[in-house]
Formats: sequence, structure tokens, C-alpha cells
Amino acid sequence: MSDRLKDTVQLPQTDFPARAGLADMEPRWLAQWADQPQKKSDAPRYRLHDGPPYPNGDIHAGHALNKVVKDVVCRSRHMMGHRIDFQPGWDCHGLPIETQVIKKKSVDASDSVVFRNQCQAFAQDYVARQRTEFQRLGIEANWDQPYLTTHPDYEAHVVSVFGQLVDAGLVYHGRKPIHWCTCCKTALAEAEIEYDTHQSVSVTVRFPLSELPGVSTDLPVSLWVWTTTPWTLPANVGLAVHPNLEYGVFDLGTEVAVVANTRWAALSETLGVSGQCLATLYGRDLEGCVASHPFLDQPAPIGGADFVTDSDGTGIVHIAPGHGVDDYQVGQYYGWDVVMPVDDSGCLTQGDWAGQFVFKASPQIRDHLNATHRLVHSATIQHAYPHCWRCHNPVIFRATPQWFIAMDTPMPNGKTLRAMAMESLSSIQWVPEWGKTRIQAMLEQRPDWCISRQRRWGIPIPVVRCQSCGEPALTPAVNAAIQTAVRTHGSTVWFEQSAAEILPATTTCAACGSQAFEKVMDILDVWFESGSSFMLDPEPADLVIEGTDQHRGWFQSALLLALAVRKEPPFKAVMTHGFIVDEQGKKMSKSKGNATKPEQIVQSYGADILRWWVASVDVKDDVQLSPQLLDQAKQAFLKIRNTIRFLLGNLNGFSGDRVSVDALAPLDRWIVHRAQTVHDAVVLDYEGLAIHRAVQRLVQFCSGDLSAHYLDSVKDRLYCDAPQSESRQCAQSTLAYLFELLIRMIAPILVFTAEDAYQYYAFKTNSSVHDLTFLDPGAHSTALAQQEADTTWAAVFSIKEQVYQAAEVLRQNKVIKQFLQTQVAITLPESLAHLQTFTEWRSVLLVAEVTCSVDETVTDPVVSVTPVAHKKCDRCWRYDATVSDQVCARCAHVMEVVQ
RNA sequence: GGGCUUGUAGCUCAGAUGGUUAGAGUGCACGCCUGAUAAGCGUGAGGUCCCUGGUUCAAUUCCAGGCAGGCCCA
Repeated sequence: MSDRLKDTVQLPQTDFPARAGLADMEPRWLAQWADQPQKKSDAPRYRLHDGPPYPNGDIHAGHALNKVVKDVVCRSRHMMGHRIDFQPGWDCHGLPIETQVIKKKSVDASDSVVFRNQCQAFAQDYVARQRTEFQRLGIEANWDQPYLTTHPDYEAHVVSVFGQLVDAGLVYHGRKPIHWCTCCKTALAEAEIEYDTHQSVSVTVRFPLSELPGVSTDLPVSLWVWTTTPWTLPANVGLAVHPNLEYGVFDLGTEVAVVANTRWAALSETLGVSGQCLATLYGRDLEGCVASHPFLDQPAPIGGADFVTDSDGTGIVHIAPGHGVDDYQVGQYYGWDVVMPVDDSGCLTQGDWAGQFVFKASPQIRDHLNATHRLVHSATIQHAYPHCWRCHNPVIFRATPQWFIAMDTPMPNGKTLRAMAMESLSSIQWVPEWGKTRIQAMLEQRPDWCISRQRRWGIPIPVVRCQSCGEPALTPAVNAAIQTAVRTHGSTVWFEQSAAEILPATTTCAACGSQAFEKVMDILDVWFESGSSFMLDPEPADLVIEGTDQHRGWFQSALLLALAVRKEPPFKAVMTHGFIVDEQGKKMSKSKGNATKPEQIVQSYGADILRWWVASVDVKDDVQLSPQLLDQAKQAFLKIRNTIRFLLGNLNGFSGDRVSVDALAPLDRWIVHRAQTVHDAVVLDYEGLAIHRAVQRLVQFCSGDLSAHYLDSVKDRLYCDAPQSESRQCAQSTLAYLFELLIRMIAPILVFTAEDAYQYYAFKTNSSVHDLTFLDPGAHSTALAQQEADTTWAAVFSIKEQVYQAAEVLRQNKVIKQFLQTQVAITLPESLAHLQTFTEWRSVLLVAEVTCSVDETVTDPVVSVTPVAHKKCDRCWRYDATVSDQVCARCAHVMEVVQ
């Protein structure tokens, strides 16, 4: 009997599989998409410019997050009617690849050309791997034509940018201290330094001072200065104090000493002296005073610097700009010389200790200080000190010739690069807004940009020098010739051909008239390369999206170079995201976290779930990643997928002729209106780059309005009303509206699942879901639906909640098993009198009977829920007064019609 | 140490120009259904809104200082 009845019920039916099977399904779609030809479009272009990742390993979760965010943005913009231009890039030069190649024993690192070819092969290998890995995530991009910083055309662009900076007067040759290994006679990058303990001679030295503001004494006055590198004293050009520290002037009986107040106790104890404090000065009071060098006949002016501390020493430091980064910056600020009397092998070149190795000179200088009564105290200390990673010898800081971009030199337009950069910030949209504050502070403080490196895997600094007089030939013609050579042969040409082969034959030194030139063998800072990527397109990018570390990195290098060359920023908007951290909010360590490799996530969960996780979290802050969170993403994903499957199943047999929204049943009108409202809000979320809000909205809509309220209610009509009845046509029309809206909302995120589901939709208008655009705002929201939403539905659902709370009590008391077995009496207040004629009480509440009355003495609705005595219809399972012969009147009628 | 930044239910997120009982989804517990079934529905429990101090009639919200994270510097 029940089987026969079941045959008359229209249950959902679809071939859209119950199980996602993403691991199999996703690659099938990738293959299919790859086969499709590129579509032409004259829609307005939207260009998201890709910040190039570094190809020296497989992609990690951070890469995945970055590219998925970009992809969701691009795809959603596409659905807003744009033609997307997304060219992925890779930043292929640089030290990490050099060092990884050097570690390979098979490589001959002595030959630059061979070495560079090895680096090239290494980079290309990882570009290919990363590309495959990104593609597997469903990232849509111009994968066939990525930009690589090693591509000859790109390299030529970079050479051109350098030339234009020269023309703008921004490039200069100067000196800057860098780590230098005196044993290997080479510059070392930070990454090539390892810290080890080292024994140093420390000295506390007197720097005599003839006058001190507000202090009068007949005794000799001196500033006491502590240093662990006495060998740098010959290169001293001044002293630095902290402007806000207090300095005491101490009378020791035979002399007067100036040191930081907070250091005096420790110092007087160490030295066994006592003294009386004559005065206290702030560091800023000392600024501008001039002391004398302890043994050279030269002044030692006093400057202020924030890096000075009173944690050790005397609170006064000696400044040798040729031998320290801090020193260098203070020196730059005050315009002090970069004195650097040390040669390649670490030997002093001038003065009494000329020819002496620096670490041997230190004790000699100490002895000299002692002999001349300039030494206050001396000791031997053990401390962590930088050592060379290759030979493990201690390294020194040594100023070497470098190329710079001037931040504060006016360009032909009269503005400095710094000023232009600061001004440009407000013309750029920063998401989140504090990105502007962040980069602003960095731009304000940054020193001139040192763009040269003493390495081999990079684009050479395109500079030649006159062999006779050493003058660089920085002319447009020379730059053009180098561009041509690089574009034709790649930048390795610099290591293969002589200057004469590269330059035009007529090149003549402007200074001395010589025609013999030699190449400068430095390479460019990789940030200069990636920062030149604006050259790929004549227009600024609409948007860039990178981690917040790029406020110092790429955003800044790109901004500075584009402003110098184009006088406009390279991007209109900058969105930043945070970093991936573990369950405790701590940064990811390489030792653990194999569960967080994108590859494994894709394998065990699927790319759509990884994408859903990315989309569901607020990426402007750091985001946590763990299996638990992926499981949660999977749950939400399945909810959405199931909902879509239910829609598809119940659209089975639908003609596709959708009933217009106003002609639908009120409940249908409401859910279509709701779905449209959510759709419109989701589109705005996408547009405002708040993807996680779109996801929250979507999930809450699916679980709340759709699943709990609408779909549960509409099942009776779908399953039990006559197949072609108007009521069922309305229901199916509604499901079609819902599907159309829902599939669009998820398409930018669940790129595979949306495409897969769309193929099972019988009324699709495009072959791919990814060719669809969003619907116009309010496309399916009528004035009537809006009015009903305002006046009816909130009250109805609030009453539903009341009814269920009351019904739950009956169920707990075992009076009923199901809510279907109840009848409900609703007493409405005057204000809700219009709900008395509401026609859908029964299907909304899913109970047997509903009666409504109005009572002006109540202020809120009152409900009474009681068991009903009706029999259950064996077909529709509702309890109904008309049940006879096991089915209700409606079902009896339907069965007649069907047969 | 400095610049920027984060801290609201177990989790992901909302929210309040300062004002009743701080919300949603998910997870969890209990129950229902077995015609969305490796699904669906209902009810419920869950919060010192990081801490301390200040301003205020009133602070999770504003201010200051801490604590714990993150990025970038030093």
C-alpha cells in the first residue's frame, strides 16, 4: 500500500552526485577548461597585477591564500561585467636561488655564465611546479604567458627603468657599509651571516670637550665613549647620544666626565672612582656640541640618534659611518663623511697602524689610548658576533661603493621622490585603510635606496666606466645599447660580451674622451626588478593584493620606480592580507605544518574546500589554519552543496517556464526576495573585498532562511501536489530562481562545485557557470515582495519560534512525537491584525491546524499549541481532518488527476 | 626597543554615536524524522566582549597603561 502511494509522490531526483568526490572531479574540470579557447570580450578591463612569488620551492599555504584571494576577486569582478586581465608573475633572480644552486655539488660556480644558466634552470623548474600547483587550486590566470623577471624583454624593461632614473637625476654612486669577509674578500648578504661568539677588546675612551652648555669648570672635560671595535676609531667622524636620555656631568676631582646618568653607578663601580654630579643634561642639549677625536687632530661633532641606548656602555657611541649601518644613517643625516680606511683584506690603510689587520690593530690602539691618557678603561669581552658562513671567520662592516636612488634629490619636475611618494598615498585606495599609515611611516624614514648587490644571479647594473678616468658613462645612448643587447641575448650577455661588444662603437667618455670602457659587475637589487613590473602595462593596475610585509617590499619599490618613471602610482588600490598562523596564533614553523601544505589539503579535502576556508576568514588579519578549521570549512561546503543538490533534485521534470515573482505564493515570493537581497549584499561584499562577509551571509542564508524555513515548508507542495498544478509550478519556479541566484554567489569561490552543479541544471543559459554575470540588484525583488517582507515575515517567523517552543514542551512530555500532530491557536495583538488573513500559516508552521484571532487586550502574540485528533494521511504524512481511506482529500484528488 | 596591527561563545564572524537580557552560523548536548538520508528539522546549554586603571549616572565600546600574538624595522 505505502509503496503504491510512494509512487505517486514526486521525490527529488538528480544525477548530481551525493558525494562531492573533489579529488576526482576537480582535475576533470581543469582539463576541460584548459581545452576551451580564450573568449574575446570588449567589456571594460579590470587588471589585478600579480606580485611575483619566488620560485625556490613548492607553494605553501600562504601562497595559496594569496592566489585564492586574488582569484575570488577576479572572478567576482568578472561576474560584475569586467574583462579580467590577470597575468601571473615570478620573481626569478636573487640570493636564495644562488645559495641553493651553490649547495648543489654538481655545479661549477666559478664560471658566471655556467652558474647563471644553472640558476635559470633552477628557477624555471620551480616556476613550472608552482604554476601547476596554482592551477590545481582553480586559479584562473594567463598561465601561458606569465611574466618572469628573467625574461629578456622584462630584463630590458628593468634596464630602461634604470636609465630613466638616471635621466631623472636620481641615481648616484656612493658608499655604504655592508658585511665583508676579509678572508674571502667578498661582500656578504644578511643570509650569509652566522652568529658565533667572538672575543673583542672593549675600550672606554675620552673624547675631550672644551665647552659644555651651562657647566663651568677648570678641570678637563670629556665625553666617555664605549666601543667593542677600537679599530674603527680611526674612522670616527662624530658621536651620538639619545636625545631623550639624561646625561650626568660628573666631577671626579681631576677631571669631569659626561656619561648617561643611568650608567654612572655601574661605571663608577667598575672603575673604582667616585664623583659628584655637577649637572644633568638631556641628550638633545648635547646635540650640536663638538668634541675632539681622542688621537686624531679632528673634531667629533655630537649628533642625536634613537638607536643609542643606556643598556650598556656609557650611553654615548662613537660614529664611524664606514663601519656600521646605524653609524652610516646618523652620518647621512648630519652629512658626515663616510671615512673607511680599511682595505679588502681587512688592513688599515692610513695612519699609525697602516697595514695592520683590524683585529690586531685593536689592542695597539688601546695601548696608544692608554699612553696618551685617553683610555678610561679596557676589557676583553665575549659576545655574539657575525661570522662568514663559508670560512667561519669574523666579518667586519666596511663601506663599499654602491649605487643608490636618492630619496631627497629634486627631479626635473622639482619634486623629490620621497615627496612624490608621500603625496601619492592619498590617491591610492588602501584596504584596510591603515595600510596607508603603515607605508607612510616607512616612506618618511627610509634612507636612500641602495640598488646594487655584489652577486651574480640578477640583472647587471647597466653601467660602464671609462677605463682611463673611471667616470661612468650614464648616457641614454649607452642605456639603449644595453637594453638592446639584453633584449636580444638576455642579461647574461653582460657576462659573455665585453663592453666594446655591447656599446655603440662611437661611445666616448665625456670626461676624458677615451673610448675604452669596462662593465660594472654589480647586479641590481631584486626589489628593483620586481618593482619595475609596472612596465608591463601602460596603465596603472586596478588592484594589487599581497601580504602586509610588502608595504616595505614590493608596494614600496613599485611605487617609487613608477613615480620616478611615470609620475603616477603603479596601482589604484592596494589590498593586504595577513599571514597564516597555527592553532595557537603563533607563526608557522617549518618543522611542523605538513598538514598545512596546499598539496595535501587539496588531496585530502579538495581545492574547493581550501578555497572556501580562505574565503571564509577575514584575511586582513592573520588567519589560523588547522585540520579542525578545514573540517569546519568542509561542513559548510557540504551544507551548500546539499542545498544545491536538493534544488536540482526538485527541479526534476520542471518545464522551465518560470512563474513571475508576483504570481508566486507569498512564501515563494518571500524566499526569492530574500535570496535576491542576499545576492545583492554578497555582490557588494565581493566588490568591497570583504569576501568572508559574503561567505558568512551565504551560509547563514542557506542554513536559516532557505533550509530551515523555506525548503522544509515547500516539500509538501513539491512532493505531494499534482505535478502540473499551479502550486507546484510556483514552487519549482522558486527553486529555479533560487538556483540561479545561489550558483552565482558561490561561483567565484567554489569554482569546481559550481561548475559541476551547473551542468545538472536543465535550464542553463551558458555552457559554463563561469560565463555568467551577477544579476542586477533587485532583479527578482518586486515591490510587493518588499512590502510583504516589511510587514509580514518577521512577525510570522517570530510566532513560528514561539509555536515551536511550546510544541517542544509537548514533545518532551511525550504528548506528541512530531509537530505535525499539533494544532495551533494564535491570538494576535491589534498591531498584527493583518496576519489573521495570512494564508500560509499551515505550511510555514508545519502543523495540522492553525486558527487566528485578534484580541486588542494583548500586546504580543499569544500561541496555544495542543495535540490534534486528526488521522495521518499515508501519502503526504500530514494530519488532516479530511483523511479517509488513509489519504487526505488533497491527496485523493491528486491521485485521481495523476491516473 | 620603534612603526603599524590583532584580541567578542569551542570555532568562523557580526555588533553597539557609550544605555534593557551582546547576536548569527557552525560545533556540542538532548530530542524528532527516515520522502534532501555519510542528509533534514526542533529545543537547549555555551560569553569576565584579553587584563588593570581613568573619564562618565553608565565602559565590552572612549582614553591611558599592561599582557599575549602578527608583520616590518632596529
